[in-house]
Amino acid sequence: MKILLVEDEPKVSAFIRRGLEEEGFEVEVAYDGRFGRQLALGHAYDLIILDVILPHFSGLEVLAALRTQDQQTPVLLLTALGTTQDKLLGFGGGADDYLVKPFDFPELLARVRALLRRRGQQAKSAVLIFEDLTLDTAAKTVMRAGQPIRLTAREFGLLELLLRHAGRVLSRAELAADVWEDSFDAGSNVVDVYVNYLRNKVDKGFSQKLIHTVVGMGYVLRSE
Amino acid sequence: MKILLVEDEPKVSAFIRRGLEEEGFEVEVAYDGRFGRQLALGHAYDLIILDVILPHFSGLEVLAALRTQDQQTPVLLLTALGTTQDKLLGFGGGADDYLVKPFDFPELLARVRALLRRRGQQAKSAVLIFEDLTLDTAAKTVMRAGQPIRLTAREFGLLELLLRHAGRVLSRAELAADVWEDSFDAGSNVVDVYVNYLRNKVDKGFSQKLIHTVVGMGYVLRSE
DNA sequence: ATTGCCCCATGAAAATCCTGCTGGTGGAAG
DNA sequence: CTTCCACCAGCAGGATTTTCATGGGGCAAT
Repeated sequence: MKILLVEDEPKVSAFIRRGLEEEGFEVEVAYDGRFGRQLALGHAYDLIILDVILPHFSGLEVLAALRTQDQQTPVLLLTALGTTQDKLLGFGGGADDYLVKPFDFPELLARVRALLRRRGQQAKSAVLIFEDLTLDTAAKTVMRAGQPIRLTAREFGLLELLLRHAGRVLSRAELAADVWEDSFDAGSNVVDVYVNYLRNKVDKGFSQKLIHTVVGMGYVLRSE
Repeated sequence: MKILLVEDEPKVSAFIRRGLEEEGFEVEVAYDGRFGRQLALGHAYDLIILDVILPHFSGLEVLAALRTQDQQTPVLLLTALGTTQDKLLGFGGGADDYLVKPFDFPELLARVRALLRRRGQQAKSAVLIFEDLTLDTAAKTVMRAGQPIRLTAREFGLLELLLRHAGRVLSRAELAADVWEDSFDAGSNVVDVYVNYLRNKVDKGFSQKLIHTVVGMGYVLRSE
């Protein structure tokens, strides 16, 4: 993990740098806005820590430069105590987090970790969409025609599988194998029961049914 | 300032585009929901103007896709005269403003400006807001309906995470990973216990509960 | 020494899950 | 055209799993 630190006070920057390096991060330091901006734009950092008050360019200007280049690197701003809210308000660019000086190092570390983690998480959020039905696998939310639908864990698992294979007929055995993992009794009608639960929540009240039975074969998610 | 306009009627979109460009905004136009969604998710716009009625996906679905990805870009919805309020109200994720067609251009411009201004403010302050609950990440203060709430460090961390992902179901593992960092025992019920503490401090005494459990999945911060 | 926070463990409570059953439907066979 | 039969929808209540809520011990800061 590579972190860029832009901070002009040697004491502060040394303090932060040492702390972060002890935690296993790779840290580069810039001592003014101009150099900071150059590094920020020229390299791919995982996180940038910016002091607001700097020689040449302020941290806010560095941030602006970054964002106008469509760089989404997370930015943690260090604002001196007493920096007027106004100054920050006037600014469009958007940092990801703020920390007011003076601060404890553990506090900084926690935020750095949070930002790095958050960035990692966002990438894996996957939204499955079929017609007017949407399912977010990460957020565990389901919507039909913009209306939120509340599902239990089993129902969610079943719908997710149907969505992943929309248009394809899935046999009870296939559904059971995936949603019920191993604990599945072949003589059971659980699948039927849960398909019904789903129909009540997903299809009921809509003229356009999405869940269909294919007699003797299984179930499909399709329009028609 | 970059604005995305999703509107299928060529006359209307040309009209809005020209007007906004004369005011110095940079405007991109998508003519259907699918392309609109693609652009919205792929680029960092300062504002998105969405027509509700569109080919492929409705504006509401584009909005839903955006919000489930945790994108907080302000959204202005254009609704045709006669669209029932219900349809809009049922919407959890929330547009930031609505405008009923037909509308005057100065009206649109005023709202666009207001949204951009508001966002500037929100982004700067390290204050997370959901309904009548506010949390200041810098000052470490929490308020519900104007009343201050005292939280311990753990409780605060947990609530902050829930707020940052409001509307999204977070599993115990996700919560633990962020709040308890590494020292987390999978067989423990710490998360449950702390959610309980939070409920006592945040939800107790309010008819509108904000912390909800989704059995088998985790916890969410949401209204309803 | 006291206070407040953190976390474990437990039984109670709630929600979900699943079984077993009834009735219905549609297609095939007669 | 009628009868039969395999298959499916739908329900209800008990079994099972999951979550809530609470007491208390350990620990660190004051």
